[in-house]
Amino acid sequence: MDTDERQLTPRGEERRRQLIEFAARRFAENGYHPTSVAEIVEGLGVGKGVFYWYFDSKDELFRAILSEGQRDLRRHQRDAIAGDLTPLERVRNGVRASIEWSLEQPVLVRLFQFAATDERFAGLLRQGERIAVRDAAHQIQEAMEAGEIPCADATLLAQAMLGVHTRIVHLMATGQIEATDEIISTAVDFCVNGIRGAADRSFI
Amino acid sequence: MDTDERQLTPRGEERRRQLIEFAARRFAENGYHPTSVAEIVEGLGVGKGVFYWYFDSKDELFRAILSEGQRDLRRHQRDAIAGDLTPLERVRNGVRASIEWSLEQPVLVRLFQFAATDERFAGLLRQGERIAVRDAAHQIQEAMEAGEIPCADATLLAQAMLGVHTRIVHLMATGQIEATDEIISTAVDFCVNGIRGAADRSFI
DNA sequence: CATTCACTTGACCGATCGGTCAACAATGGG
DNA sequence: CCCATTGTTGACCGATCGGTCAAGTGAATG
Repeated sequence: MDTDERQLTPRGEERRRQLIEFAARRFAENGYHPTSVAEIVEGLGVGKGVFYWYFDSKDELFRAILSEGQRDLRRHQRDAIAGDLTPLERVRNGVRASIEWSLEQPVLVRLFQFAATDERFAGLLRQGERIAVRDAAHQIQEAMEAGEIPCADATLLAQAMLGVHTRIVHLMATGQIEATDEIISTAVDFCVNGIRGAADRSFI
Repeated sequence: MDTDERQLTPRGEERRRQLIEFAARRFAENGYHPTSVAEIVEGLGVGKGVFYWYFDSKDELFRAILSEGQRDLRRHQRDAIAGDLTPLERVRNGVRASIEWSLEQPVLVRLFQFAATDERFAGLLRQGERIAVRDAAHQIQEAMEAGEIPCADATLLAQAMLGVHTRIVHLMATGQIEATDEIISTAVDFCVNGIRGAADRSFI
């Protein structure tokens, strides 16, 4: 029987959460491959069978962690650009919210970064990225149509912003730069200026 | 005896190169941890002892790959900003050269990305990054002093540019966007506009 | 030809890996 | 109280891991 079709009681749901949270932390600290299933179940003080009651494999557990993390990030991004804002304000808020969420979720950020380097998980990661990028590109496109910024390849600019976001968050999470509001603002400004000053390369 | 103090004959040098190149390719394709030493030596058709004649451990081999890769990238960056150029031209050329080198070295790019996620190698990777960032920041600083761009945190802007570079290269290497000259130009423009339009947040 | 040292072989080692399973405990509805 | 279902145990499995080493081979030097 597939573990993801199993009917879980509240007790079961809690155990599943424990496994996901403990494993995510160990994966982030030690790496995915070097962290064994034995280590995870010992850390929770349970038998090995518990693990395979809730997950078909170690890979599937990691995919579950990824999916839930992406869903949470996505929710925060959505909330950040809600309300009555100009397109450019939406872009600014979206970038800032993503950075702030990432600073609160260093474990997931680290796992996202690893997932990008492993073929087993890269596809799943890309799915989530594509949605976020498409949305950001949509806001940029609207800013262009509103005349706030010159026309250019909106998707590419969104990807560039994601690059800035990823780098800044990585530096803050590893303690290489401080996570002050001023530095976040400078990073956000870099992004906004990057798209605002973009030369017209579109064919519109 | 430490393997890195060993005196190698030309034959030995060649074998070392074979090991580094084959292993780098396998690490990039399959991942570092999932690729075994046995797989590497079998791929080269040699006995296992050969591996441990040239390297103390699998980890040390990976570190050697990283070091040599970073040295090569560094050389290209240096060449790109040589000559009689304005600071802003230097920045532009440096970013472009880094992107182009990365497109020619997809294997190393992939390994750099993985190294950033593993504590065993993150330190070594950071060393090389710091040098590159320091140099880029130096060019940006000069552009500020020459009045080409407003004053701001030069190091942070250099890091933001590195973020754009990393993301764009990753997308091109994974086939998510085309590696056309026009797209590279848009990315470089994003970087230049990002630092050019930056608000004055310095204390100077 | 003899010596030397760089290089190579591959069987072997203990440890650990992801995953299985038969037996057993807890829970809750009837 | 019974019983079905959910949840748990931990010994066990074959495979594979990184790493070792005594025994060799190759080629250059004298």
